[in-house]
Amino acid sequence: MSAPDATLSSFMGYDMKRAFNVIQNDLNVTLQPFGLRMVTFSVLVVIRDNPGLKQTQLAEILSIERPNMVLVLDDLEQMGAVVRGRSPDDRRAHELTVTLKGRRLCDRAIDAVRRHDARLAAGISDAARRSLHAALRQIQMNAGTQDDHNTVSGT
Amino acid sequence: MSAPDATLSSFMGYDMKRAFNVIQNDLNVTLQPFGLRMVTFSVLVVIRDNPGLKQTQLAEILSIERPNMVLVLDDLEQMGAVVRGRSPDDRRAHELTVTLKGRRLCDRAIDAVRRHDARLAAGISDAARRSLHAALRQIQMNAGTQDDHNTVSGT
DNA sequence: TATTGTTATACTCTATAACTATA
DNA sequence: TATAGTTATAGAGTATAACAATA
Repeated sequence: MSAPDATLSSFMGYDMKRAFNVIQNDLNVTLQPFGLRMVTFSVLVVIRDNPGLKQTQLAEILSIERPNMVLVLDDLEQMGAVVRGRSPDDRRAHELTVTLKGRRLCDRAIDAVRRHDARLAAGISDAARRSLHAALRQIQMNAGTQDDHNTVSGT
Repeated sequence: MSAPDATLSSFMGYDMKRAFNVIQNDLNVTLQPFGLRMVTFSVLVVIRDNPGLKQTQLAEILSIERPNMVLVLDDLEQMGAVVRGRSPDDRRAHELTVTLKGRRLCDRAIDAVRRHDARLAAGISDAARRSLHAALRQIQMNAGTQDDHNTVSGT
């Protein structure tokens, strides 16, 4: 007697989607008290770690489209966590930095996410956790290996 | 010198999201020639493996809301892969089955997805693959362990 | 009264084209 | 002309309320 989704369970994408949905829902609950979502959290952390970053660079790092990044930054700027400063070299560009408030928020949110990660990874050995991390990285590296007609273009 | 997203990379959710995006985009390209998306593929497979299933049961199995399942089934029925039959016991319910055409489509799509999986899992040992599978399952089981104030409410 | 499938709807995420101001 | 940030918009995916037919 097998589960009704036994065939699907043999595919990486299926279990990955289900696991990610779990993580995402759970993480959003964790971040809600901070007024953050997964995206705003990620953006906040990257700006804190790379002060002076331009919006285009930030979008590139996180694989977010520029127009969508604008809204995320509006959000973070409105809550006083991030500042869009003018660049001295290029008056088109913004140099992004976190405020003191933003830094504190970032620190507290990171602590919460660490605890969240530990809870969801309960029962997984350290070795298995490293293996998971390595596997997820490898999958990202294997992307774009598709034969041909994939490179979009051929609508 | 560390990557600009080094801090984020230490969180499961981040690498999981990036890996899943890769799989999803790639998989949709793989399924496009069959006229299938990830959802329609999953639904097709589960119906084939569980003939006579009702829509509500199917929705439950795949964690899809009933109203959304209706549209997925419209799609599969329109392409002649699935039939909504009348149930003899309950005239409200539909008994779902795949047509011959649907079965052939399912077989070919599964082969394609198997090859797709193998390509994305290239460079990951069998042991690591089993470990990945187990870890993803464990994460799903650990969900809903959140303390309290999470149940929304406390705006 | 409860349940099955359905409709309508809304909200989030994501993706693209086109504008503006600078370069 | 090209680029940075922006605006508007369109398309998925997902979630909820309410209805008709049936139980």
